[in-house]
Amino acid sequence: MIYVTGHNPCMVVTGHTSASEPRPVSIRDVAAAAGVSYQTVSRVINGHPSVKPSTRDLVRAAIEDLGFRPNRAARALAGGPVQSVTVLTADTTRYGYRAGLQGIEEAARAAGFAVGIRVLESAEPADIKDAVARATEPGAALIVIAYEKAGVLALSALPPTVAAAAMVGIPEGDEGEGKPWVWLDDRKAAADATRYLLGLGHHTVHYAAIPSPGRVDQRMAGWRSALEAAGAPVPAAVQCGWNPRSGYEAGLALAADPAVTAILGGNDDLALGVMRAMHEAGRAVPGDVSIVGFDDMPEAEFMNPALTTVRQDFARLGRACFATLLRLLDSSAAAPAPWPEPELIVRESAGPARRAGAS
Amino acid sequence: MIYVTGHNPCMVVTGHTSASEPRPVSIRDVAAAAGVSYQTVSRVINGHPSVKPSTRDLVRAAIEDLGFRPNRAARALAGGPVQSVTVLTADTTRYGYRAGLQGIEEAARAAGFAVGIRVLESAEPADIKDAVARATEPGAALIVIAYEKAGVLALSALPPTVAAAAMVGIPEGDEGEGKPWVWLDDRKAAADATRYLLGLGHHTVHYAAIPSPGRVDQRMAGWRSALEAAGAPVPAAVQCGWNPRSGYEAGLALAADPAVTAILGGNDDLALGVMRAMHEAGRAVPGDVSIVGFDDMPEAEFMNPALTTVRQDFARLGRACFATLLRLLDSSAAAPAPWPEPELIVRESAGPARRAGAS
DNA sequence: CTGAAAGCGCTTACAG
DNA sequence: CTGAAAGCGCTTACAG
Repeated sequence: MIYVTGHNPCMVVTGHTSASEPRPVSIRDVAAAAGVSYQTVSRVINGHPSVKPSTRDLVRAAIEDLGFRPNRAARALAGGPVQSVTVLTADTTRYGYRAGLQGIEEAARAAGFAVGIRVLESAEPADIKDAVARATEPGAALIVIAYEKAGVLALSALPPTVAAAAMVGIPEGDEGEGKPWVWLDDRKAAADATRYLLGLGHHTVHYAAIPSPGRVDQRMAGWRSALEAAGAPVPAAVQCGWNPRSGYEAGLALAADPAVTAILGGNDDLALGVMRAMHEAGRAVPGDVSIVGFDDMPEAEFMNPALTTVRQDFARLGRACFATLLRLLDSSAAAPAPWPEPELIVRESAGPARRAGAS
Repeated sequence: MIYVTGHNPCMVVTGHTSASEPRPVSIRDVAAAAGVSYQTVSRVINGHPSVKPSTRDLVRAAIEDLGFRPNRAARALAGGPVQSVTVLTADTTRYGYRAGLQGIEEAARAAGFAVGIRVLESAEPADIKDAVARATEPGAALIVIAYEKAGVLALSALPPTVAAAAMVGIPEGDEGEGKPWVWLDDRKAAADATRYLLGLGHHTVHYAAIPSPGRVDQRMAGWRSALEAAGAPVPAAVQCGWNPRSGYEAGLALAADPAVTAILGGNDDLALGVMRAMHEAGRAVPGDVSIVGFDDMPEAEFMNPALTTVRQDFARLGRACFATLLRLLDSSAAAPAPWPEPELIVRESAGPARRAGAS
């Protein structure tokens, strides 16, 4: 049963078909209207070179006239260009993921691609295998967001025949060399943030970590290397989840230690939770403890105190990722723009260390 | 050119096909393996009743064995069940939208549906028409998120032949009667929040409004009706956008008026911006002015002060929306669970009105 | 209950 | 440069 929407002020009408026609206009209708064979119509649709300009124009006019749109299913089945990406991701709502998805969608839409989504429900091999199988439609391309275990596994489980690009963490060594992967320099970002905090006079910096089973957390790596380079002690990182609550819990633990004066959050939500915990524990931010976040989500600037953080432009990265995919499918496509660089955004949540006698 | 991913620890191997086979297994392969005609395979795939149980089992075993998955394109072309929804929406990142999308995706995945996304780039008739045309694939169903002008226009521009459900604002009168639409009771939610503030002793409540061109803002309607019912003055609503910055700007204006002691934000981001503005203007929250948000995004609980807000469960609504769609396609499908009710979550950002001589 | 036929709307060689 | 042919993998009547 098909539902018919009620009153229809903006009803789409092509204006030329005889209103009662139930099926959409096909390549044959266009051919008839233009007075050519339907194969010729196919040629002009696909930009085949050997078509006389005059007949090409004729066909285009008919296409325009009839409001013809090629049937994607038929096209896919016949092995034509499909122009569709499906993004394989473990999440669609967390900041980095949703912003990346937004960028991918924008770029895909601009290129005339349809976009599909498939979320990875777990990192179990069977689930990964199933998700990959379902996402892999014959002519369609894939983008995988490989920011945690499930995504990483999905990326490596891809059949070798599918065109696929990926948003990944910084590859180790030259692993990313020549691969259609894009990434943000999380290591530099974390190091910048850590150095900034150290420069404020803090003895060391603590780190509230985002999850990273099965891969190395480059944010953690950057934090550690900056600490080591400065000869500062390297405290144990506090493992958290992705959301403010886990930051809050980590913050409660950190607040109990009077030696803690500076904390780097693995993302802005974690930083928010940590700030909240400090507040409840009666530790002033940034008076007693300085906090820096990661990503610069739209809320960061309006938190109280306003969150100092390091901006990572996931939307732009998503666009670059799609451009990379397009390049794979069509080597004449424009090269992806340079990937975004991290940028430290100084606001209120971090300040000079107290000149203390202790520690 | 197709890119081949490097080392492949988790390579998906069905284990039965002769490794070098380039094309996926088809209905014919299954038929050959099971010793039946391919039409019979089609019948068991589609759960056709007239198949001898023993041959059904034979075919199923072969399907399992070969790791067969029907080609969606072929299926669509032949007019079979497509099992795909594409969601038409003006946004994928704002809280209500992304949470709704998440719910839709979860339910769709559970039902074996593929999900597509198409974002509406503007409310221009030409763009709406184009987006609807591109989103309307022959056998595929649609869900439109009609929370602002573009979505509302898209919903009314749908061709009558497509199966479509929608997440909408509260319909006027009986317009929503019998339609495959789901909605949250924004009016009640806003009235509850307003009444709560009034109950705290505030003389009246101001409202920072989300955009609503071309439709009535039910949050505003609920706010106004609660004010009127209580005999409180109804101040002009302050028009905002969707993000914290616009709430901040509205907040700056509101902060300049000493008579303002209570504000309802059209969403949590707006409330966050308003709180920030109050803070900068030296007006304590909730000491000088009380603020209540809308939606209860995950960050709300950890803001400073923690945001009192009215929770709207968009993810659950998204699931209900998909269930509604499924019902449309298959009347034997389970009825959608009851829609979520708004729930006032009292935290710290609203408090008793100051016992003042003025006003 | 199960085969053989026809066709979904397209594309890609193959002839002219 | 442009037709006519064959086929993509499936489904739905039509015969048996």
